[in-house]
Amino acid sequence: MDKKNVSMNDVAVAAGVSLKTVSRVINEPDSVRESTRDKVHSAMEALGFRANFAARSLKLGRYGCIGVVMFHLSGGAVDMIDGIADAAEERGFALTMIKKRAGEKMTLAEAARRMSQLPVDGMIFNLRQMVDDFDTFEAPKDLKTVIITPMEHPTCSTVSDDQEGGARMACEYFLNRGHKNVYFVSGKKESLSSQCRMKGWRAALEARGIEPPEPLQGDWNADSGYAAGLVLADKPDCTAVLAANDCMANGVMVALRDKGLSVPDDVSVIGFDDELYKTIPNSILTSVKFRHRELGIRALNEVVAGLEAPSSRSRTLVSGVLVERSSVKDLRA
Amino acid sequence: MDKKNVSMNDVAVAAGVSLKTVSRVINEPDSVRESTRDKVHSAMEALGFRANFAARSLKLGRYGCIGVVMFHLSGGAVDMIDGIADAAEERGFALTMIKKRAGEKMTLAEAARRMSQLPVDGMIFNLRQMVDDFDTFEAPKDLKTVIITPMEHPTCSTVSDDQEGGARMACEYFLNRGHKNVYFVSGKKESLSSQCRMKGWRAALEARGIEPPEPLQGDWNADSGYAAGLVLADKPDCTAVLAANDCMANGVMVALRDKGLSVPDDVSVIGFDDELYKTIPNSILTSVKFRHRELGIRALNEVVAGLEAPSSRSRTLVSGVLVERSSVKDLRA
DNA sequence: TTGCGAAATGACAACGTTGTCATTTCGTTA
DNA sequence: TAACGAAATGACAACGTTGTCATTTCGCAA
Repeated sequence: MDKKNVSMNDVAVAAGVSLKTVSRVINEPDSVRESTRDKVHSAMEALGFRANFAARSLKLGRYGCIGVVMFHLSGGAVDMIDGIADAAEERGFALTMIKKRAGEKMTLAEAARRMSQLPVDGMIFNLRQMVDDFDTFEAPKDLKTVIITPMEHPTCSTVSDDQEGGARMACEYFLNRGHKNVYFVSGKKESLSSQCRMKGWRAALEARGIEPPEPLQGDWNADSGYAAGLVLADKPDCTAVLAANDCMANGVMVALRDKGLSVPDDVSVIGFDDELYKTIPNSILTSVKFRHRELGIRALNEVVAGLEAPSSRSRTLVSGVLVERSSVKDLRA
Repeated sequence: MDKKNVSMNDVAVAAGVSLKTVSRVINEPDSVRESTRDKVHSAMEALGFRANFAARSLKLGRYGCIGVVMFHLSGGAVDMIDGIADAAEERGFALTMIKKRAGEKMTLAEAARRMSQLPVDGMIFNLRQMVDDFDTFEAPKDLKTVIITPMEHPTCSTVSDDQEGGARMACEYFLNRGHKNVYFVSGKKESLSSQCRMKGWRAALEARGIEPPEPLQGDWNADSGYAAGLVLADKPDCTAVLAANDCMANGVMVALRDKGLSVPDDVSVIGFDDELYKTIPNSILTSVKFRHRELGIRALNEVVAGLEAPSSRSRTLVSGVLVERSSVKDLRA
């Protein structure tokens, strides 16, 4: 029946003006007489006109979209996406998203190749695990690329939580309160977050001349923390435990109590992510919280700032915050 | 220095063939002689050619992108996005995403207006709370629109978890095991999930001629569940509690135990979302789990299926699953 | 009323692809 | 070798915008 798509030309004819005038009504309304503008608006309304994105971007040479590649989509990612999306809105960009498929092994080059076929002016890679071509990857020269990852990249801008710093902060918090050593419960081996948190823990201890004990391997879930806690309960020198997330920290605490020990009187515990209070009433767990939302905002801003100079390179670290509750005992007191 | 963008024409000249041949190499390689194809490929490589999305979609009249509007971006959304994204990949679509900004009040009409300026062939609205224009909204006639929401919509296709059914299932699970009544702890008032779960709970009780007791108001977090638990501990007729999520269910359980009651011996509890095991070691909580990932997949498939007939309308319910642990006592035994 | 500069409007090309249809080249058969 | 049909390739228009530059209209002063 109707023509499939209403074009500016159709509107122009209906309003009795030229094509260009319709264009002006949309892009620089002040340059059009009010009476003309009204005619055009009525015509647009009547015909149900919607500007054609493809034609517009073809002419303008840009899309107003930022690509986001999720190599890994997990719980913490929500706040980050939220930050990215909000910052994008604010700056007038939309997001174009693709995801690594389950099982598939995606390289940075592959991600860049796919993204560059899509409507994007720049892109953000959210990388939570190592990929094969990390060091050799070169971003397209005309497409600003920001990688969210704790590792430094030779050519691309990167943005990351300061996970290492957060872990150091937690350790120093223990040490400054008279603890002589800190045990560590890690997350999944392949997780970069877990690796960085472990690195920070090691560094903090070594900086004080303390030999780090063997870390206990966990898998992020409470049961693995519980298992670790059972082991730790038998170590007489264990007064402080840093767990790579809150769930495992809770597992540790429950195990310690099941073994007749008190938190924090016998053993102090710190976790990461500050989310235990959502699930445990009256939670006492002190925790290092990262500002994922802020991270997303920074990443997006970095892309937008680099649109004109895609080859620029920067490194942004977003610091963590220690949310203090009562799971750490001050031994000096 | 270089021309900003390398076009198919540049490639054609470099390869000594016509523009159209380059086009064919990309879109129907089999129709091009191998020797020619190689020349073209080399030229593309040498010049760093990347097809222009805008021009291509302008000509084709479609984008290969599905729009996703997140009215609310919360924890459970991750799995859903994951499902949407995976299904999109599989069918050769990318996602274009926008988000309601914090504080902003977005209507369906507003969301549709913004989406229709973007490169999308169809769209998905993820709606977790009521919006003002829900009943009056009409989707653009040429843009298939699917709304993820438990409410029926007069003109758009909808997809939803069967939250009401899940709640009914949990109640019947109690009742079939000899419980004479079920108390309910709700989530935030404005949440549609909470409303539906409450509705299912009511319906299940009324179907058996049981007068539903006054529901207890929670806010999704454990502390509100704890408060509810303290109240429930004093009700002698309370043997079964359905909490609108696992966190509150845990709060309830802790409160009951603090009051000297045992779960499940004195009081049985069921939650929603089956995520407590991540945070609590040896979790015993029976829980209704929704398949968010499946939900996302269905939503995307529904959009794609409707691309040719945007005005078609369907309603999809994805059933929940009761994950059985040991927090419910069989009173008949 | 006329003339003038500024404001408003219009004609046309261009962005980089793909579809249509015409033309050239190829491999086969007579 | 000529003739033929099929395969390969090419010329050109078109998609719906915006930029450039030309033209028309307007408001105001002389």
